[in-house]
Amino acid sequence: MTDLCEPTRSRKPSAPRRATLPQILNAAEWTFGTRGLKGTRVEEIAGLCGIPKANILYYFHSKEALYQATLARLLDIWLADADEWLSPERDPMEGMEGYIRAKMAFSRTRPEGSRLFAQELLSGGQMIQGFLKETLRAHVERHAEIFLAWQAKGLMRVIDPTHFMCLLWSGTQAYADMQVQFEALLDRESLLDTDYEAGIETFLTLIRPLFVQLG
Amino acid sequence: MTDLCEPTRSRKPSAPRRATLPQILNAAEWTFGTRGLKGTRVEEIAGLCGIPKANILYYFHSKEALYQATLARLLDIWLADADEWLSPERDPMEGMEGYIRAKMAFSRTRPEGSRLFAQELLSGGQMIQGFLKETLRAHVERHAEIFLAWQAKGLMRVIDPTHFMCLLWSGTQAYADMQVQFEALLDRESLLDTDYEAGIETFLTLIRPLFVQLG
DNA sequence: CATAAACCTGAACATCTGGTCAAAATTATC
DNA sequence: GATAATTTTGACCAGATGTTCAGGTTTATG
Repeated sequence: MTDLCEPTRSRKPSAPRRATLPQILNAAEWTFGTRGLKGTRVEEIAGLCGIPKANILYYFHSKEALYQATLARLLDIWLADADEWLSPERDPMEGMEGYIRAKMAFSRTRPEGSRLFAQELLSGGQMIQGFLKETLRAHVERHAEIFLAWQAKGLMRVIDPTHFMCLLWSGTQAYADMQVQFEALLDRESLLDTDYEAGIETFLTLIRPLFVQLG
Repeated sequence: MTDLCEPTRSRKPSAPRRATLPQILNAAEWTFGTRGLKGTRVEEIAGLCGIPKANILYYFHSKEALYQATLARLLDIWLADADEWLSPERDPMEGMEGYIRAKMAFSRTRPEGSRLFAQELLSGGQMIQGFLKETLRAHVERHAEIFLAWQAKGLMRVIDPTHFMCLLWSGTQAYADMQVQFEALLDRESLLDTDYEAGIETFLTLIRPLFVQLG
């Protein structure tokens, strides 16, 4: 997660490095996300950065290393939202809405990241086995416990917390991964803010009954 | 959709053709679904069929042509389930359950097909523009009208039919596309029948309140 | 069974692309 | 400002892989 990059770091990160590295990673996120690992040409990433291919291979020993670094940077950012909104103290329905909105915002503002992750899952997720089986698993289990606690207190109807969590995840993710499908179905050049809003509203309509006063 | 294949068909389909073609398409569905268009080597498909690479290029002029044919065959099968279960006559909740079960069964028994479609969407869906904007769009609109009719009759709570439809789609699709993620989260070597059943149950729990007697 | 169409396949080809390298240019540090 | 580390870059290489092709084999049809 830290430095998959070159120098032995006998100095602090130099100016050109600070400028070039993020640029490469951004371009890589876009390209890997829309073309996949195999479909991506290092030269295309280079082109997006306006630098020669060899320069990228200087910072990252291989295309695959760049892929992993791109993925790693993404996963780091990934989990914060959920922890902020889904906490035991917060009001359940308020937390759910916050989480869904945050996740949906991610799909809207950074769709390539979503797609990169999806690409990786589709092709078997070899590169993120560790993340899936440790970090993400712990993450989901933590939230599952929150749901179970809510259910025990009568604040939430009984529902399998893990599958429910996955349903939230996939439903929001879909607005990035299946963006073209939504555009076709809604007859849009590109999705509007109101479309994402309608998606959120649909979700909330479905979820609200889980949290109505039960007794 | 019909014949993207070779001969001028001055005879009826020959025996070797009837034997080889489906074999190729099956192998192609698996390979394209897990490796993507670029990631797939024609030779791997050939290997799965136990025939030489050149034989595949005899039936399909190019890798891309085979990709399109594979996709086309998939899309043909795709829409039948929905039409069977979501019809105006049928009891709403019964239809919903039937549809979800059918869609989930597809994700379980033919995950590579699901993944192939997802791959195509992720990379922009260039190959299936027509399908998305015409066939699928009409399909979804038809079902949206059924939902609206139910809502007008007071048989279903008000919810955006298109977004709701997409949510059903993506949630069931996820059990194929994000299979590795589910396996990691549920700590399974591979998903069990009970896992898919739990997924269905979670879905139904969420959907049922839409169809309770309203008045 | 003749014969034309369809099918099969090994070998060769052309291209694309990830990666290397050495030499030049730039930057950080004393 | 000297100098050592870092960065940049074009040219080149090697392997992978889609595609062609010619010649041989099998199959359908009369």
